[in-house]
Amino acid sequence: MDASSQPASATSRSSLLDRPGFLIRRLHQIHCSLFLEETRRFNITPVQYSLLTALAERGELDQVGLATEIGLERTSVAEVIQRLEARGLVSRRRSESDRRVKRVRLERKGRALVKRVDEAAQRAHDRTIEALPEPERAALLSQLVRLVEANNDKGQAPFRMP
Amino acid sequence: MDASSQPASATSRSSLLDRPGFLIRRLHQIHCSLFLEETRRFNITPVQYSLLTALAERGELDQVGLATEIGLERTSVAEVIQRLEARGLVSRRRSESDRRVKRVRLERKGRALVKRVDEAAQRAHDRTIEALPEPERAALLSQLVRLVEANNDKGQAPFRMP
DNA sequence: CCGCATTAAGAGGCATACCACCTAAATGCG
DNA sequence: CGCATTTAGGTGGTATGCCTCTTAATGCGG
Repeated sequence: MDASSQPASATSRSSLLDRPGFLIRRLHQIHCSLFLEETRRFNITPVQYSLLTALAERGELDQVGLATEIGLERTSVAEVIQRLEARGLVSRRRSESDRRVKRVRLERKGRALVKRVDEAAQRAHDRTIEALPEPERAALLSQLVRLVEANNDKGQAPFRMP
Repeated sequence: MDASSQPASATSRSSLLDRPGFLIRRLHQIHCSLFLEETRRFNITPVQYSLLTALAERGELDQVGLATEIGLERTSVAEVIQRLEARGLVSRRRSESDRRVKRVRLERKGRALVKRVDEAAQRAHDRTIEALPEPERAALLSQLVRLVEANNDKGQAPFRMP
């Protein structure tokens, strides 16, 4: 109770740096910036890369499956796919067995792009946490995994844990 | 060096859960979801709340000052302010001393809203990290602060540390 | 076999968030 | 003092990211 000299009614924390949500938003921002810096020449975003690598690993998927895979809302995935399709990186076609679903497929051009981007993307991920000494990096990642898993049903697009 | 059994060329990580950027994006998503859930009745977003609390603590600020304060791009701040102004929560007026700047001021209605939102926002922040046992929460926060501080110049809008 | 709940996708809308480019105003330096 | 540079703000464009409503197809129960 005496941790803060504020009266009990003044619940607002004194500094934004004490708010987990604020720190997470800033770190997300920073990572995106590093990612775009590293991969600028490929003209790709973090989400687009996540989506392409998901397809590279899992093969053809429908849009709902993709959304589940990368933890993104269904309609957001659809928009990203449109852009990737326009660039010829992926293609969509109606499923034969269920004419509601569209199966998304990684095209050769997309597969080649993923290969070329991999190293730069890795650098971006590494740089995001490189300010921490080695032992703490693993601790941080496991804490993040724990928080994500615990609230997996919260975000609108529950992410299916492997 | 033997921390990973992957060959050096296979830079793509097997799971999205090994990528810091992916985990951060998901956690950001989760926090936003929790925040909106807790504050739904006030019709406010995390960024809007950050902006209002910054004004509540620091008094009148111009748009660039606000951007610096909450670590957001200048034009993004301008858009948020427009919406807050339309709701009568803040007001803008030209500075007398420097006719380029517009000073943003928290209106009574905005100040009242912040007070009413505080508790719910606090709950959202707490819930974001509540899956971690107590000692690890502080560790996580200090690691996040460290990463944000180390890359403060990276995000497009450098955040001035207090 | 028919109606109805479920499910995949799309369309439209709102709110971040960034960038590049533009204008106006202030500032600073020769 | 005059002009170049800097700085604040605005505009338009792109990309997430979510929601709601709609449409179409499936499938299940009566």
